[in-house]
Amino acid sequence: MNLSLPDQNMHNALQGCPDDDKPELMLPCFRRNAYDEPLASYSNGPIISQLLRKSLHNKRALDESHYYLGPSAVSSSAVVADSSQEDRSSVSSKDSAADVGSPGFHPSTVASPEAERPVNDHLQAKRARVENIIRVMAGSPNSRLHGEPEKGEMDARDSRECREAREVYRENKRKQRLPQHQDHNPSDEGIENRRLSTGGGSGSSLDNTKDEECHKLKEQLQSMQKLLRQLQEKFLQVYNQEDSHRGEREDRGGCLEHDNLIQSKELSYLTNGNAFEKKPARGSPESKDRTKPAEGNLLNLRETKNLQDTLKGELSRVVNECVDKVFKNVSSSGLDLSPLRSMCPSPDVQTSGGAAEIRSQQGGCPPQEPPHPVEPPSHQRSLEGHGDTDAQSPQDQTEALSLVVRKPAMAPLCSVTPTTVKRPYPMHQPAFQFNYSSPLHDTQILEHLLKYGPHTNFSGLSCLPPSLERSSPDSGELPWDTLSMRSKVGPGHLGHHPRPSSLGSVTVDNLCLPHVKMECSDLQGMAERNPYLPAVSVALTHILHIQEGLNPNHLKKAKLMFFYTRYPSSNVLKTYFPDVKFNRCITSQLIKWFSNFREFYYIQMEKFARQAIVDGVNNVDNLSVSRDSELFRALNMHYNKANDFQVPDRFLEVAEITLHEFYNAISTAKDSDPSWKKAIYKVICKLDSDLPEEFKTSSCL
DNA sequence: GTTTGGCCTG
DNA sequence: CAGGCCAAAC
Repeated sequence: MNLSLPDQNMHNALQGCPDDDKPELMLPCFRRNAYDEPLASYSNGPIISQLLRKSLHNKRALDESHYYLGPSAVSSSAVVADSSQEDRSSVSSKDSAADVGSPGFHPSTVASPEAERPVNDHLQAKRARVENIIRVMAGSPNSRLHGEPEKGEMDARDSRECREAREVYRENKRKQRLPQHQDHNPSDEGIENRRLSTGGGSGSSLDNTKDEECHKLKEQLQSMQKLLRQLQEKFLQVYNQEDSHRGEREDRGGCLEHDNLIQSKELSYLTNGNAFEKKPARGSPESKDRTKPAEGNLLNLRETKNLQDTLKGELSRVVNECVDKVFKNVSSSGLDLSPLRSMCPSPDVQTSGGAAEIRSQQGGCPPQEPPHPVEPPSHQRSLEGHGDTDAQSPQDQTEALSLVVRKPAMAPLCSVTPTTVKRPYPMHQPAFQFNYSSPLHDTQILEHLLKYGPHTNFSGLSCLPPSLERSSPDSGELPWDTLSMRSKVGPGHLGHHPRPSSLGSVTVDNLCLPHVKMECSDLQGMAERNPYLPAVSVALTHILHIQEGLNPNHLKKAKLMFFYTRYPSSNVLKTYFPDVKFNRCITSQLIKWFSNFREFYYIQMEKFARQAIVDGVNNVDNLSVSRDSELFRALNMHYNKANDFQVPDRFLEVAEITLHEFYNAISTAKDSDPSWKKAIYKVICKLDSDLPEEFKTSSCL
């Protein structure tokens, strides 16, 4: 059963994820339907688990609420998506857009196709959505936030509500006559059962801290609610003001519809409102009463945007703060984070909030995906929306691809560096500066993930030019999925690595880009320690622009590093290439690079030593290496072609020593020994010097 | 068994 | 620069 139907995006995040065949790489919630999620572990997990789980639960409930909205309250495209994709377990989301006008589209499942929808319906829909926002924001007496049930009670309640919601959902689905072919997936359930059995709590030893934590969390949540209420009031205020302006910009409503839907979801999720509150079905007296078709209720576009931005910013800030605090508490108290696995937010959260995040992160600084020199047929299939499950699955491509990833010409490495490495986030987002000089800690990353990660709204972090923001003026001219995709992949990235619009409506699924591999040492280690983290690391890969492949910039950097170290250990390499997602292959490649560097280096040394002997140099002291030396020029040309790097004097010394070693060996006929170089290597490998710190923080010196 | 370095080849 | 191969070191 696919209960995330209102969210076509996330569904396809699952279906279209290239890592589909690697479930362990995905957030657990990506793989399972919401209601099959194990709930038993709830009672035993730490407070943070309960808190976030509640969010998940409420969000999940919110998803349900969309069914109650009826077509009038959900954007038509979303409805189309609901009805169209439900029938296909692995069909591209592009179909959702195409279905609107396609012969195969079933009009009975929706009120009417977008193109034929009367203007009045349009206005009704918009009004209903705004109503929905307010309604959800208003919360409900049943909201969990209003009372913290006992833990034991919570289990039963969760299960009960879960079942009830499922029943209501099914009933409602029948009412809407929506096709329902995926409401139960035994295999998924099997996965769930297994997860259930392993997702048990670990907080028995933490009971003493729970009450305290619980109290703190309650306070934080209450303050959050308070802030949200204030926001709600603001919203209502503006809404009432703008109600008189309604109907003016109906022709621009397409984008707003989506935005409102997204916003509605975000707000609803954040407010933990009465997600299960039944919305009047389209055509019901209540909804008719509320919708005045003739006048419509579109908000002024600009002010809507302002309001939208304000709300999003405020909400993001509040939630971020709260989560940050919570996480700090959890981190400082040493609580086990593993139960996070059982509370990963609903996919919708990632779709709504994550959309902006990924767009923001990737917009101005496109990540570097390794190009696929040979586009396999499976990729074509993926373009059809079946997901990149074959050739792009991480472990399938470890060695087949070109190991040096060329970046798109429009994103020269050096110009990208400030945003990709030195400044993973735009200037106006200083909150998280990735400190490459120090080892990453799980909590550090998790905290960031929770703070700015895929579940929060990154709208404020965008490095996109304003014209590409979600609320860009031209957004209304584009289908939502197109806009979403374009923003998501960035202005230049789209051309470089075109993605079908079928996947464009997907947001977080792009976290499952083919180059994401779980062999990464650090992140994988984290993932092993924390079952929740595989997906986190996937997200992190993108957020931090960690790339799996090595690009020419890395090569350049490695060459410059060679001036300092001829025999770097793999650990050193990992330390000094923090933006590289290391796996065995990458490590080997880097080591191979240095091996090649050495090869060239020693070849030059031998060559010049022999030349010196031929030239009649009879004393090694007459052999020196200076910056004017031909030997140095040759080396510099090889390792520092652009000559934009000041080669350290130490390298000249080492080069001279090496030259002397070769000269001595050759002049003493040691070169007759097949392994005569080994002695020289032994000497040279001890002459490595420490790398400057700058190498840690920049991939483009 | 894996990692690493070196050599050879393309 | 990468791949293959081999050997030494861990």
